[in-house]
Amino acid sequence: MVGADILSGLNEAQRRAVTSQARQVLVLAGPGSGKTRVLTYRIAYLIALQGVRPYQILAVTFTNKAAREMQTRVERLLQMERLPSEIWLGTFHATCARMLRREVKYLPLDQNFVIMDADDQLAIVRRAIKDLNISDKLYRPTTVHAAISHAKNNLLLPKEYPVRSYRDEVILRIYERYQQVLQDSNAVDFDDLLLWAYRLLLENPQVCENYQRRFAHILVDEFQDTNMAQYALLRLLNGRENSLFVVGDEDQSIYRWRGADYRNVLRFEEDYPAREKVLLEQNYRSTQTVLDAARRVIDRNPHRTAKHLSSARGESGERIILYEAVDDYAEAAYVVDTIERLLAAHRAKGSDFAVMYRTNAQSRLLEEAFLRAGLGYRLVGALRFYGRREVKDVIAFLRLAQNPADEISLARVINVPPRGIGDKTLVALQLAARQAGLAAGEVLLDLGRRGGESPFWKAFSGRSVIPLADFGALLAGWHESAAALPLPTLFDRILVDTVYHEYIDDESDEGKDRWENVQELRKMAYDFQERGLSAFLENLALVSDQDTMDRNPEQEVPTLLTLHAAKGLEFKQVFIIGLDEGLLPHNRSMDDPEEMAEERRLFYVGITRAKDNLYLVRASQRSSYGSFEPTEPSRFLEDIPENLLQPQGVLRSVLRRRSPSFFGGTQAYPSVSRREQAAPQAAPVIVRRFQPSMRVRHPSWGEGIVLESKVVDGEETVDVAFASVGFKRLIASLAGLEVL
DNA sequence: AGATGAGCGGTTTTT
DNA sequence: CCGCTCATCT
Repeated sequence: MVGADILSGLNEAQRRAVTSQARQVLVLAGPGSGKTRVLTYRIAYLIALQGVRPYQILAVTFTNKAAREMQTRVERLLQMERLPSEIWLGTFHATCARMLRREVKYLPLDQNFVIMDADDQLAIVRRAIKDLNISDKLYRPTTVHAAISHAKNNLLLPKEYPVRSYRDEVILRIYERYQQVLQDSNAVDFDDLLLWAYRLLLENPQVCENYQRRFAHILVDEFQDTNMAQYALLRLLNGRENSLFVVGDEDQSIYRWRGADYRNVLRFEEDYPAREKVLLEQNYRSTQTVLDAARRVIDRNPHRTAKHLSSARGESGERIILYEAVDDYAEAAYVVDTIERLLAAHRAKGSDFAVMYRTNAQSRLLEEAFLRAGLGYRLVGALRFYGRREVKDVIAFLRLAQNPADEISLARVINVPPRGIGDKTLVALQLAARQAGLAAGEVLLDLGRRGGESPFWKAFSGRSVIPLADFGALLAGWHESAAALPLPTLFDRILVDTVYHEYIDDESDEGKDRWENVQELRKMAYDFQERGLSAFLENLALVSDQDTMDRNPEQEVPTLLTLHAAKGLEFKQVFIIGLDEGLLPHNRSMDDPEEMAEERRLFYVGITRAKDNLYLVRASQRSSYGSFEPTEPSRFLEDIPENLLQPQGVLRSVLRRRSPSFFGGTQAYPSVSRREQAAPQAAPVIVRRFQPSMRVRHPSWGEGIVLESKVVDGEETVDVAFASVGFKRLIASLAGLEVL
């Protein structure tokens, strides 16, 4: 039996949070302070010790991964095989979808409505822009979509959309058309899930009250990432009797550009003055050195509750290594060299390492360096399974089977594989449909079922109606069997009917790969055969690539990922590269203090991922758009005190701003860790490999001639004249020079 | 329908 | 500079 000892695994602050009886609880949890622990223990505590029924609990997260993790951890705590499904534990979006399906009678939607993902949303914007005869050069679909999404996140329906310029007026018209396309397609987009749920509760007080009464306890993860819609929804759900328990960290809010507003934390405090506030400052992840550096960086941000993270590990740990490479090639080489060296010395294993960067483009040079070294790696966020054409095609077929009104899916696959339905025919179909007040898919169904008997038959010129009727017949067959056939059977039938295998698999490696992706999707469909087509589609819409990626077996290799993707993860050895002005902080954030503050938080998130060692790396020149440009060290580096840093390599520009004693590196600071003394990073005796007039080859600059070689700061430094780029000064150990 | 070249944009991307 | 999208041609 699970007893009161459930609380013994918590520190004092955690226990105070978990057992709080306050109506509103705000837990500000520093990185590595047991945020998930508090949430899971709270749920377990409520169920096991407070007699709360799972039915009365709503717990929301931002990612499926977080939801899954919370679920399994609660199950383990309660020693349950499986948490009862009456508990609502899921992402904001999945929770809203669940609510909307239950209450669909209050909404202008059919029970089988579909959820449009980001790609679909863009396709709808394109379609709306086209329908309205607006220039997509002046009104870029991505920009317009961002405006619409932003409006929805702020709960603004078209009729409330603020128009302050002609441009706004045009965007409003696109927004209106966009919503019309969604409604005609019996669909909602991601943002609508929140927006509709909010309107549902706002406009139907009795529905709202039902949920308020039901959910005695509402728990929210990553509260700093909520947007206006989510916050408003939570406020509605928190009625007179029930409790709202939110956990977050303003300092880790890095999704402002997606509508997240960390000021919801401040708002929460204002809206609920009686809230209990708990700070979690005991850190179980990093060394004190890492935490001190992180704190110095983040303390410069305003509007936050300052936290004093202290390490529970009882050791200050090793210094943070600061390295300045001559250029971005050398930067990548340094990272790979260092990893190789630590692996060779058995001081770490592959999966201990993570290399983090601001932009995805930075992964390219890293990948090349890993490849050159013959070292495996795992790239996060690159492989977009659901972004693959073949996967999207098959999903579109399935969506049509479920909901033939889905205009976007229809437009996507009506001519896939090519069946002679061109643009003209499609426009004619859409026109005929609009005149009849039907969806294009419904006209197709009729053509398919009744053939020449259909009133639509004569609406098409010549033989163009034949492929339409043929496809309509297929669609009718799928639609009728969508509910009856087992999902895998339907899946296979669609593939057979469309001759899809032959279409995508041309026997090339790529073709085989594409077919494998379809097979992978089929496997997932198989897993869903109990729950059926609509559950499968819902899952596909609400599950991201990030989630599927974790299905792959963990390999013992370093991970390459953006700082955004790193949130929530931890690694023993962390490299953060590209610490240059313009990259981190990014150029685009320079003229807005709020954006700059977010860049700082991004760096903070990166730093606090490190358990044991942190390496901060920059390049003094960087190849951008072809030519090399000199760079300035990131302003964030200035905030890290020297006594936490261990300079390595040359560090020209970083050090120029610091005291002269810093040039001494190791010697200037006697309190270097044991490990550092035992294994000096630079070879003690420098043997020069190069001599003047030697012919050499650089991995990117090609052939050159050595002009001079000398030892500078314990590194062999070579001057080389390259045929391609002229004179360069290189660090021999990093440049990857090959003697010819 | 598929190939080819011009032209443009190049931050992050939980659902 | 490179890679992608889109328009235009065949």
